[in-house]
Amino acid sequence: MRSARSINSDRPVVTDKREAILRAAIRVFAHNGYFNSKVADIASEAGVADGTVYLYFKSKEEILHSIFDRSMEEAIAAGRKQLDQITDPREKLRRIALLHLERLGADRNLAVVFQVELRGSTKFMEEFSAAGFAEYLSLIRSTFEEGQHAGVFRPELNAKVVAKILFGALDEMATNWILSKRRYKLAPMADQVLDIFLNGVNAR
Amino acid sequence: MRSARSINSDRPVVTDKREAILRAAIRVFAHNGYFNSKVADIASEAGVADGTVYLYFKSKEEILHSIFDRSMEEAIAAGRKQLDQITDPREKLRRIALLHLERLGADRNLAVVFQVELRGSTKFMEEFSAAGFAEYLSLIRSTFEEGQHAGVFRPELNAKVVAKILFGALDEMATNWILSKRRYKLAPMADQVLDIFLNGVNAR
DNA sequence: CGTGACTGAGTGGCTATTCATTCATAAGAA
DNA sequence: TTCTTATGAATGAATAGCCACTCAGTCACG
Repeated sequence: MRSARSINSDRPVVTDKREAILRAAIRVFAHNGYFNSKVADIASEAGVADGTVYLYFKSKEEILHSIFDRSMEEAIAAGRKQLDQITDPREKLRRIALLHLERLGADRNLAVVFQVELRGSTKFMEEFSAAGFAEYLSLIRSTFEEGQHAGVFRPELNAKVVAKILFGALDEMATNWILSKRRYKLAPMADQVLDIFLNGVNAR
Repeated sequence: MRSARSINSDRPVVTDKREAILRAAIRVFAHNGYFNSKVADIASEAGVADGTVYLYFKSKEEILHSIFDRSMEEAIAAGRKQLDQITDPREKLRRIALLHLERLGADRNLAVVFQVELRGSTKFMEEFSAAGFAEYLSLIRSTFEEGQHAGVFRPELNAKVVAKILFGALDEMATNWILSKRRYKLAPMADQVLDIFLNGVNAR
C-alpha cells in the first residue's frame, strides 16, 4: 500500500491517509469526546499506526482544528454560492437556516463535534469564534440589514441581536437533535424556526 | 483554625470548606476549562490541601456535578416562586427570560462553566440534559401551552419547538456575552429577545 | 540500492487520588 | 484549673496509571 501523490509534489498527497485520519477523528471524538479520545484510538480507527498520525498533523489539537476549518470553509463557500441566486432577504435567511440544518443533519458525528466538542473550552471557543463563527454571524446580520433597508424587516431592531437570536435558535435545534434519543429529520425544523422568526421581525 | 460545626452535629458542617472549594472550582474551571484544571489548582485556590478536596468530594467530576446541581436547583426554585405571582403567560415568559439572563449575568465565572464547560462532552450533556435542562425546557413549554389555551399565542405552533427557540436564543445571548471582549449588561437583552419572540408567536 | 512513508514500542511528563502523619481541640480525670 | 488522652479534620508527599508524542528501524517501490 502506498499513498497517492500528485505529480510534482514533494510531499505526500494529503488526501489519502490524511482524509482517513480526519474522518476517523470525527467518529472517535463524537463517541468519546475530545479529551477522552486517545490518539491511538484515532489511529486504529483510521487503520494506521500511532506515529502516522503525526506525519499529517502536528498534534491532537491540530486535528480538531482541521476538522473545524475544513467544514466551516466548505459550508460558507456552499452558502455564499446559493445566496447569490436569491434576492429576497427573507428567502435568503430561509436558505441560510436550511443549509445550516441540512449540513449538520447529514452527518451526525460531525454534528456532535460541532455542537458539543468544539464548545468544550473557552480557548477553542475564542479561537473558533474569531475564525468562523463570527463570519457566519455577520453573514446573517448583513442579510438582515439588507432586509431592513429594503423595508421588509422592522427598522428599529438591532441587527446584531437579531442575528444572534436566529443563530441561537438554529443552534439549539441542532444540539437537541443530537441529544435526542428519538430519530427525526433535522432540516425541516428550519421552516418552523423561520416561520416564527420572520413573523417576529417582519415590518407589519 | 477550626471548621465550623453546627450544634449537635457529629459531622463537619458542610458549608465552610465545601463552599470554599466549590467557589474555587468555579473560578478555576472558568479560567482553564474543566479538563485542563488540576485538582491541585482548585485546592490551592480554595486555600486547602490537595487531600482536603477529597474529604468533601468523591472526585473531580463530582465537583462539576455539584456546581451544576446546586445552581440549577436554586435557579428553578427562584423561578417557580416568581412565576406563581404572575398569570399572563406572556409576562411569565418575559420573567423566565429575565431571570435566566440575570442569573448568568451576575456571575461571569459561573456563566462560563454553564455555557462552556458543561457543554464539553456528550456524557455531561446527556446526564445534565436528563436532569436540569429538560426540566427547564419543559417549564418554558408548558408556559407557552398555557398561553395557547388562553388564546394569546398561535395555536398551530408546536410548543416543544417554540420552547427550544426561546431557550436557544437566550442561550446564545449568554454565550456571546461571555466570549465578547466588550463589557455590557446581559439582562437587558432579555427584552429584545422577547420583543421579537412574542411578535413571532402572538395570535394576531 | 536508495528513498521516504510507515510502524509501534518506549519515554517522559503529568496529575487524580491515596494514606500515614500531624495537630488543634474536645472530653475526661484529678 | 491543669494535665492526659481521644478524636478526626487537615495535610501533602508518594503512588500509580495514563497517554501524547518520538524515533530507530522496516519495507515496498522505483
